[in-house]
Amino acid sequence: MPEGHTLHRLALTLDRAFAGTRPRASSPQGRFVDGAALIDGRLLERAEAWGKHLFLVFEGDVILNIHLGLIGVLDVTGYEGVVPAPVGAVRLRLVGERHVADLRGATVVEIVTPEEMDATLARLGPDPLRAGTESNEPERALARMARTGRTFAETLMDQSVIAGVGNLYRCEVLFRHRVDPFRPAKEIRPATFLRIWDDLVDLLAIGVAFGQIITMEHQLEEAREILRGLDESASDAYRHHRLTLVDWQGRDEAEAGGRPAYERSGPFPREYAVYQRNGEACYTCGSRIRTRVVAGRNLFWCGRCQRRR
DNA sequence: GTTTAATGGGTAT
DNA sequence: TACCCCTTAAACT
Repeated sequence: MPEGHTLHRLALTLDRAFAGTRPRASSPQGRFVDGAALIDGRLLERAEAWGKHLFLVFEGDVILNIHLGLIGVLDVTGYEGVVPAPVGAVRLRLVGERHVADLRGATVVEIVTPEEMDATLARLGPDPLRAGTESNEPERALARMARTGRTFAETLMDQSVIAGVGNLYRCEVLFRHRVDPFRPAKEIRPATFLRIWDDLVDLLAIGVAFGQIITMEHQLEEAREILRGLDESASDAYRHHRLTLVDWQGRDEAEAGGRPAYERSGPFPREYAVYQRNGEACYTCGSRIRTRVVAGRNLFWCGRCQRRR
């Protein structure tokens, strides 16, 4: 399920599975029949992610735009021999020589023009997974934050301020930096925000590599250790477009014998500092984790560790 | 068997 | 702020 790391991992996975080929497209569920017909057998040039938006660019300026929304899933799996039958409400299926991609539950599945794609991108704030590239600098987010009366927790969910961060990364990164979620965004010190940005660049990249959100320090240390073992230059290799993909057993996907790169869950058990821990004791100070709906989603935070200073 | 919640986001009120 | 869309699985009765 989808925050920015999911879409970037999918873009890389789809690129490896289908770019340069002409996958067959269909809509087993029947709700994307016309769109599927437009891309069926068409050459896929590349797959790209920006924030939580995914684009499959086919030849002839035909672009498939996918947004998974809250519950959408895009499964990419490998097969040999017979193509497996679709299970459930598969709105779009792509079939290649050795891979099948099944899309379910997405809020946006549509064919767009390059101009429409550009218009979508123009509405997005900087994406930490594209840090260091054109107009993806944190200063742009800071400028937006300085002009709003909203709380920091609200702006972290606003894709036009910062692209790719969702509710889980929001809760956890606020805790990691001991920031009061209800502090007005304009009062956050730039140095504090830049530290948070750098942390998000690291956290999201690790999320891409493992296909899961990892925010607990002991798990992060293990994750970084695995990445170092896979690639001596991992410290910058897992940034930008040279991200290492690790399968569910912690193996480098490329070295795992062509096994499917994308798995629904990674090798680490789900464990978070505050997310969905309402009423439980904070691991740091012991006080009870609290929750409240902020920007339409359940925010979780420690009222003591994240008290305004 | 039915209800609810889930890592989103758009539109109406 | 409310309600809508998308789908599935876990948590209820």
